[in-house]
Amino acid sequence: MKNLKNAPAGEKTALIGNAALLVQDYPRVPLTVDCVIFGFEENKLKVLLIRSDLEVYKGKWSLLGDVVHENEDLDDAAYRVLQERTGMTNVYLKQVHTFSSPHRHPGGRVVTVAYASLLNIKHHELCITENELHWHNVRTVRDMAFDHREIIDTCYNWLQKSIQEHPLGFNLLPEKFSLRELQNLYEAILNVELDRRNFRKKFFSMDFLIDTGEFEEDVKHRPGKLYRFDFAKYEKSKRKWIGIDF
Amino acid sequence: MKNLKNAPAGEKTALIGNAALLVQDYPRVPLTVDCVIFGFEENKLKVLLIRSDLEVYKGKWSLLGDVVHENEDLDDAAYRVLQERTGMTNVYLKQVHTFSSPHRHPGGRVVTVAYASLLNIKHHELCITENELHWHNVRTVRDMAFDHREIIDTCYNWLQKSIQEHPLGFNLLPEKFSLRELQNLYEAILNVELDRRNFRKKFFSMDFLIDTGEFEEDVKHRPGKLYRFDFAKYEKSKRKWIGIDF
DNA sequence: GCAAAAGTGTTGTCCTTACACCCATGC
DNA sequence: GCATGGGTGTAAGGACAACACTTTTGC
Repeated sequence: MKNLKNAPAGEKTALIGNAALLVQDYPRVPLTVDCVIFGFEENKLKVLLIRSDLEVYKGKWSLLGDVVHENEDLDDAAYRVLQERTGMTNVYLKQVHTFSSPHRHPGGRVVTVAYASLLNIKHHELCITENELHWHNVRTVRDMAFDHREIIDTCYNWLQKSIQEHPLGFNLLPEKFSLRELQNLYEAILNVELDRRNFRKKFFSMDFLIDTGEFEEDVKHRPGKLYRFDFAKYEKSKRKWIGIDF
Repeated sequence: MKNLKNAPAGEKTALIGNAALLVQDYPRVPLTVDCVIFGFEENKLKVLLIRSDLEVYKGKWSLLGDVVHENEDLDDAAYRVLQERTGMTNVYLKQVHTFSSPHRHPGGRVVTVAYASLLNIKHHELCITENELHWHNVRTVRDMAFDHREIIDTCYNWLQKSIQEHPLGFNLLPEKFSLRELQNLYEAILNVELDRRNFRKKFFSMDFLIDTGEFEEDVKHRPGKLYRFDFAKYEKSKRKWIGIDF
């Protein structure tokens, strides 16, 4: 990066000795991370939001985010936000997109890096005292601060795509789950209805589900078997996809 | 974003009136964009690089990048770099990933947003006087400055995936191309060999290729037909993919 | 015994793969 | 006329979509 201003055309060997001096003159921008934390409950895909603490966004909902500290890696910053807000570590987290519209923040230029995170709602005790931290329906939540609706949409699109290519869904479910729960998850995220028999066939043929021998409890119908996902086996068997399709 | 420090637990309605004051106190980081400019020539996928102008990276190759200006959108910054470097506008450009390792730049913390760009080498006259601007073989180029090898790898992975799902390849070819050229492109990017007959069948069945009625010239064998890609038809017929596969 | 969801198999269609021969051109 | 790559068709196998009935449990 950074050759243009300091190396006019034709000047071939004007090497810059002191990189620190160079960087010192770079323009600087405030940088934040925002976490789009997805959860799944009552057969709905949810996203974790708080009330904005800005007067201009009074009453609006906001993603969980924070400034990036000095010399802090973005991934670390996102994990920190998650940890501070949910107390959870070992959570699935992925950088999705960086948003930089100059007027996206009312306080002036702020660039934000959006992370998507998937967690199992049941593992997470909300401390509701803080800024009305709540789960919201992903597709219907409105009244969002900043460009956070756009950020959620981008991350939701990312999720829809990724869940079809990678076994991400299991991060949203309890460790042991029934096939019905799994199918409900896919239907909620993809916003489609799937054939139960074909769905089962598909997952069984992948051969990554471990039969726990246990069954659902407290259901008022025939209980379904509970499975775990065999992450280890999946990791070993990853294959590279070749298939042109558009 | 940004609620943590200013809204201790339990304090519910401490709304911040002056957003600008808030942002003023945010830590700031130098922000750059780096463009991974892919081209295709001699049946090889190429990437456009210059010599680094930093003493510590003397002789190493570097991506084309620049600092992001005040109040400049990242996409705009990337287009600006492309325009300044190649003189080309209307080029395919896509944000891929943001790199933030604290020590990725020898001059101190610099966060960079990587963009992938695809362009037709034939449309582009290199001004070789500037920092030895050159096309390099994507898979074999070494001796890269900064973390630029990692950035290229990330963008190359992105390209391999995207070209199978979207008609990006045509941005790397002349407007009129033969099916052989198209297949060579796919083989070069995906690093596989494809069956010629099945490849043709696949593309013809998509029905996005327009027969120009013209033929290759200056080839020393039977000339192939030249086609154009029907972008308009493709845009109209975009379909949403549902298919779980991992 | 009834409601509600679990569990299971088959068939047709389409897509993908593998594969071999003739054709047009330059030299 | 020969070398080079262009152009085409078919058959087999695998994946996906559509579809109905029996089983188990709670009440």
